[in-house]
Amino acid sequence: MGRGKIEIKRIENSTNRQVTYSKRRGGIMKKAREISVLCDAQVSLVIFSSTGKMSEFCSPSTTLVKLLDRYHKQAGKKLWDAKHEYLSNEVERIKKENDNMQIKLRHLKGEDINSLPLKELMAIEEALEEGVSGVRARQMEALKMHKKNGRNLEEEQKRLSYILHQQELAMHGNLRELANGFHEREKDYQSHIPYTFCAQPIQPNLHQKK
Amino acid sequence: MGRGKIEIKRIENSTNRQVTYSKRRGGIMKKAREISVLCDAQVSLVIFSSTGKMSEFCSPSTTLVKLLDRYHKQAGKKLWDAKHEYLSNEVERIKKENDNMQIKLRHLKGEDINSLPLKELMAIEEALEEGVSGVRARQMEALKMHKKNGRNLEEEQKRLSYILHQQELAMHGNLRELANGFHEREKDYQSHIPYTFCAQPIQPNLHQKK
DNA sequence: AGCTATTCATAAGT
DNA sequence: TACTTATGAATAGCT
Repeated sequence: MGRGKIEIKRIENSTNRQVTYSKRRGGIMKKAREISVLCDAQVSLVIFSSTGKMSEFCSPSTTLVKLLDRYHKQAGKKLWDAKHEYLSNEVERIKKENDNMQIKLRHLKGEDINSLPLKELMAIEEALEEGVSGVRARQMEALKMHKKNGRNLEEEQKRLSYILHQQELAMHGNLRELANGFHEREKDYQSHIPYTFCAQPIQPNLHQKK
Repeated sequence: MGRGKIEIKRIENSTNRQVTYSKRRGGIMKKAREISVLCDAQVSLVIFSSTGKMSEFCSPSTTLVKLLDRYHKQAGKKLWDAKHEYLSNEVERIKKENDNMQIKLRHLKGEDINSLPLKELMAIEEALEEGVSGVRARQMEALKMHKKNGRNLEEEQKRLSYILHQQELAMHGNLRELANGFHEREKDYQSHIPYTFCAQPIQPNLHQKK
């Protein structure tokens, strides 16, 4: 149904897949609703898209829990227990993974290594050496960056204090002129002030925000 | 789609309802399979007919349990009892622990450290240093032990070759004595052989096994 | 269950 | 993303 027949296999183009998913999800949801109404059936439909978004339909006469309870009884498959077992196994599995990592961490910290064969000790040493060199390299980089920032800051401060100084000079100049009664050409004073008089925002594009 | 449009409401004629159910059930199951394949989606579809017969579809890539687990997380609805919740939380907790360790391990290996502040880098470096010194100390110990064992082995070999030598001498003595017809005090020969003649097992307590 | 006229769903195009 | 349309699919009513 559509401008051409399509093979039922994964749609590789992700845009097309997404579009088709949207359409068909709508379609199947409608079908689910229709069969539940027409035939007085209890329907549960849960879909996860490949992007992880969930959609569900459940007959209005029931709930997913009730329906699954019924499933539980009827299918003989013990969802609860299976779920339970699955989780238990999962806990077990992850705990083991955890322990292994714990051990590795200890080894890297030089703990619990008394019973290790020389070969493994050497492997650990090598890993540590690599780690040290990596971390040192990064430290140097960070230090360099820090120094550079420090220099920038210093320069900025120098610049600011220069501006301040100039402003003070200008201010005194103004005052003197004011005291001397030179009021009439007030406007032009600004234009005589060198460019650096005009305080620049430290972050020049701050005012552009919004 | 059919010989006429139908209103979406319960089909009162039970035969018709049954027939429509059969047809539509097939249709929706097919749709479920198709969307799961075409769009790489995970689908669970459970239907109970009005007569109580159950049908289900579940994407081949998953199981109802897994899918419901995901539903549980995503929908926030509690489908399970306290035990399950406890186990789920446990899994979650341990996974987090796992991740943290994973990160620590990476850091110790000098990976993923670009965004770390200098302070942490230094802490990691210190840990690595300690690890290296611990591992090296252990290596020295192992090496010493190994050398000592080597020395022991050397001594054992010397001892064994000495015994062999003595035995050969004794043998030759025996032969000579045999050739000379000294058979009558056979038993006493053993007692004349020095202690070291009696070959000792290299592992002295091997014979105690079982 | 099988058939077919019809309606529906939707793939591709816009 | 939403709308349009030609086309294949689903299916209601009949046998």
